[in-house]
Amino acid sequence: MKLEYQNISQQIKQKGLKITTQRIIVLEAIYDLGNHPSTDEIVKFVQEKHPAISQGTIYKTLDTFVENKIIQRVETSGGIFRYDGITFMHHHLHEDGTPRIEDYYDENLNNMLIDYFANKNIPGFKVHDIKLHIKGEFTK
Amino acid sequence: MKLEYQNISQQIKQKGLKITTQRIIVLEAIYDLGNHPSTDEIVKFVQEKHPAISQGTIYKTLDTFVENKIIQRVETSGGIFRYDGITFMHHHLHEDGTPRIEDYYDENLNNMLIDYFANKNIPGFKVHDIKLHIKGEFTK
DNA sequence: GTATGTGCAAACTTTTTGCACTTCG
DNA sequence: CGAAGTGCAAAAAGTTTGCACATAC
Repeated sequence: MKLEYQNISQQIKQKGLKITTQRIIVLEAIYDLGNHPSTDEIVKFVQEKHPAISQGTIYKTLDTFVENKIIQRVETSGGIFRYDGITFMHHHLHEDGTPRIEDYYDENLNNMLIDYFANKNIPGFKVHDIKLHIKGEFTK
Repeated sequence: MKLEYQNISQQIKQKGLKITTQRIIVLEAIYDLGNHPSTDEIVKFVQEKHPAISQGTIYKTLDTFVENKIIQRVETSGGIFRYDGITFMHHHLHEDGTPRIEDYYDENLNNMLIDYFANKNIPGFKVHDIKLHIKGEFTK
């Protein structure tokens, strides 16, 4: 699945944030890196081409993007931050004992879950989003 | 839902690990603390009653327990380790923007998911376990 | 012009490590 | 007794912060 992200500045502008070179480059990096990059991977990728962009700025930029829901933090058991530029409903395959995470898209599954929770009320909780963490091992 | 954990030593022994006072106390702490404690919470809880047990030992003990599947690390977006003593199939309610995580037990949901993935093959991936991360907000 | 964002470097938090000593089985 | 586990303290890894300067709008 290919991500459409024509207008990076648009995404930033829509949230009422100022459009800066640093923000464009960081957001682009996340889309380019794809596979749920860690902060460290993003910093290295950005600084390879733009060594003047400081690590502090990248950290702050990532926080800002998460707060404004331009990207999401990936939920891992690893104790470090990883990011995901895809904000529509999808799931994650997590390999046991390794940091590998792949996206899993499944419309039927989504519909099944949406149906199920449309009828099922969880007392004391209002559902915003559902993500499956499917754990196992990659065979290739 | 109440957890049955009569025999803590048994759990440790069954994995071929040596039974030490420290291990018993750490595992007991996780069960007592319940709600997906962080490493820090475990360290504080343990050291309140047993100040001689060092933080390094607690970290190593937690690693050992995770490796031996006596406990699991909780997948969070928080960048710190949190633990779960419940190893049978269950799901988590994650509150947006807070560290609150509650367990969610649902037999029908489990069966639905097991059925679905029994028939659905994910190419290149062998499923071991499935956990829903249900994100939203607590209304109480 | 002013609110917002950036760069730098130091501080802080959390986790890992190495090694001598101790304990379980 | 020997392999496995513990305590201590230092180091490493990852993240946050404060403040002077720069920039978007």
